[in-house]
This record gives sequence, C-alpha cells and structure tokens, in this order.
Amino acid sequence: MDSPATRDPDLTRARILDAALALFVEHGVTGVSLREIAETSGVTKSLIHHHFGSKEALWTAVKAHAFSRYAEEQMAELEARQVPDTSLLQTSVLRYFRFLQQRPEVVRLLAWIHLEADEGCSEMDAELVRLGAERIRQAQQAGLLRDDVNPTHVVTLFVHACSQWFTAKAHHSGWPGIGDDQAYLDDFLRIFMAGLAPPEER
Amino acid sequence: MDSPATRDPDLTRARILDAALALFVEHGVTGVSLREIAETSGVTKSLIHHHFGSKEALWTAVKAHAFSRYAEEQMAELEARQVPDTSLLQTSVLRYFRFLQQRPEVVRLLAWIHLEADEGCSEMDAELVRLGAERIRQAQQAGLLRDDVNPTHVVTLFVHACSQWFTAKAHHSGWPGIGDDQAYLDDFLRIFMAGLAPPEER
DNA sequence: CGCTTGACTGGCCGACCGGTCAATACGTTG
DNA sequence: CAACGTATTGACCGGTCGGCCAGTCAAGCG
Repeated sequence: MDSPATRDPDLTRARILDAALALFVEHGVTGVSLREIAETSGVTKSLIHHHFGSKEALWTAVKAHAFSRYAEEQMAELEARQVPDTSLLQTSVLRYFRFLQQRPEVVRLLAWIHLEADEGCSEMDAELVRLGAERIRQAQQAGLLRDDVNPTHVVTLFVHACSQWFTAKAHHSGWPGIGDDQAYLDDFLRIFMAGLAPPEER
Repeated sequence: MDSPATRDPDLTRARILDAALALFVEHGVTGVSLREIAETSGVTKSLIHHHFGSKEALWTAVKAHAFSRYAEEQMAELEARQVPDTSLLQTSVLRYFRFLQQRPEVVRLLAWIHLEADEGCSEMDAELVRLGAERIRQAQQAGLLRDDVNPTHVVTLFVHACSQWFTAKAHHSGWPGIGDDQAYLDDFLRIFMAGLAPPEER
C-alpha cells in the first residue's frame, strides 16, 4: 500500500513481481490486466512497461522468478540427504506433499504452465528430476527398490500424484468417500511404497 | 464453413458449442473472444448472445455438454463389466488411459475446470467415482485387492496418474530418461497393481 | 392469407485493453 | 553545484472487448 520513502527500483520490481504472480496464478495471464497489477502493487502501469517491457515479458519474468525459488528449495531438499536408505523415498514424497500443501501458488503456477505447453519451462526442473531419478536408481542398485521400472517414471508418478491432488482439490473434494490431505497421502504412500518394494519382499 | 440451407437452431447451437469448446480448451475462457467463436462457427456474434445469453453462460453450456458426453462414455465403460475379477482394475486403468490419449480436449477441459475451482462440476462425475469406488470395494471384499486403503483414493490416484500425464506432457517430455505413453503406462501399472495386491501375496 | 414467434443480422455503445511518449523528479557522479 | 542517467508519472493512442438493440426474415398456424 504505502510506497517506499525513497526510490528503490529493486523493491519496485519485487512488488510488481509479487502482485503479478498472485494475480496471474489466480486468474491466468489473459484474465488479468496490467492495470490491475499496477493497482495491486501500488505502481503505475507505465512503470511495469519500463521495468519489464511487455505483459508477455512480465509473465516470463514471473515464471522464471517463482520457478527458480521453487527449484532452489527442492534442490536443497534433495541435497540435504546424500545416502539413500529405505525411508528416503517415503520422506521425499512426504516433504514434497507438505511443500505443495503450504505453497498453493506453486501448484497453480505449474498448472498454468502445463496448459500453456511452455516447453521452455521443462528445462528448469529437468535437473531436479534428473537428481531425483538418480536417487531412485541408487536405491534400486542397493536392492531397496524394485529395478524393473524406469526411475524417471517413479519420480514423475509421485510428482503427479501429489501435485494433481492439490490442483484438482476443489473439484474432487465433493466426491463421495474422499478423505482429507493426510488420509490421501497415507493411502498413496501405502500403495506407492508397497508397489515399489523389491520382488523378494512381495 | 457453408451455412445450412434452411434455418436450423439446433445445428446452430451445436456449431457454436463445438467451436467454443475447441477455442476455450485451447486458449482458456479469457483468452478467446466471442468474435473468434462467431467467426469459427460461421455465425454472428449476436446469434451467440441470442442462443446462450452471455459468454459466461456459453462457457457453462460448453462444460455441461462436453462433460455429459465424457460421463456417458465412462459410465458405459464401467457398466459393461459387472463382475469384478483380478484383471478388472488393470483393464479399467488401461481403458481410461487410452480414452484420455484419444481425447486431448477432455484432458484440457478438466485442467481448466480445476484451475477455475468450479465446485459445481464435481457433482458431474461424483456418480462416476462412486461407481468406480464401489467396484474397488467389491474387489477388496473378494480378497482380490488389499482392503486397508480407501477405495475412493484408489480411483482418485489412478485418475490423477493418467490425466496428469497428458496434461503435463509438453512439460515433462523434455525430462531426461522419460519414456513414451506406453512405457509410462506400463511402469505405472506395475507399481499400482503390485501396491494394491493383498498382503498375503506380498 | 395475415399474424405471431423466434432465428438471425449489422451496427453501435461504453469500457477496457496493451502500449507509447513526452515530461518530471530524484540519485549519482564528476 | 551542474550534468547526466534513470525511475516514475499521467495523458493519450488505436484497437478490441462483451453486450445491446432495432430491425429483417423465415417458418408455423389459425
């Protein structure tokens, strides 16, 4: 609301990015006008053009900014645990689920990006997926997980099961017999972990 | 392209609905103008207002129309098989996957609906989910599936795993090590079916 | 036939869109 | 202090938006 006492282009950029992220993620790029973003962030519409050039460029900047923060947090999460053990996968799923639970804007951002079919964004988390798949592969070689499935598909599946739960939450919350976040997570983990156990344990 | 020789309001409505579905699903409601829909369907913009009242009402009609067709096809699919057996779940997953594979507009329609958080739409497939969950429950009671998981969550999980694969396809097709539709489906089914097997078989 | 109903048209409206531009205010630097 | 670069402003542009309205036209019916 209150504008900064002195000129601060970095803060201005940040305020615009924050407001744009919130609005874009809520209503989609075409559903938001630069005037709304200007009003929300407390700056002039012209100033947005000055700092970002165009609406399209602003959207690109918003995606890059939010995605890089997302990638940083997830990368830190992955690198915190170096040695694969039996509980690593379960813990990773749990943490990713909790992460999405606390950051609904990330869930919606990803959903918009998917609908855009923005192929450039796939490069942004490719490294993340590569790292996750590598952990799965290590666990497979250690005999902790079945080795007849593609590690990348395992990562993909668990990302899908978590993100889609929150993306479609308003939709399937009315389904008969559906449980809350924790109950869904528990059932998913039961099925997922049992399905990934090595053959000799089945 | 060519307009009907005589006046045919039903055909006109259908042409508008078809064009609107294609455009809405591709660019989103706010990304499409009534003028584009009018031009694509070969009618006047005023005629759209005459038949549907407003852009919002047209979108509602498009959703209801497409969704009812989707529900019909899926309901027929479910009711075709009455007796639960060991291969029913696997077959259902496979057919649902193939269904989405051949109807990309359904995938995108669902994705838009999810982003809208239109809770009214959840009623449309609640019956579908209820029926699917009932089949799972029957299989559980017959000892064909583990019974310590919520049947509705099983349905939800397999719907998520299938639909999100196609929704995010453009995004994760660039991920290192990812396979094609069939390879992903195979791996998912391996994990899913093994994870749902009753305890004594593990 | 004349009359009613509703499908259908073209034109128009005010609001709003993204983008541009000249002018201004401020901070930094020489 | 003067000069310069840039953050910032508000007015303005052509174009498009969804919606509205008066009127035309075709079909059904007594």
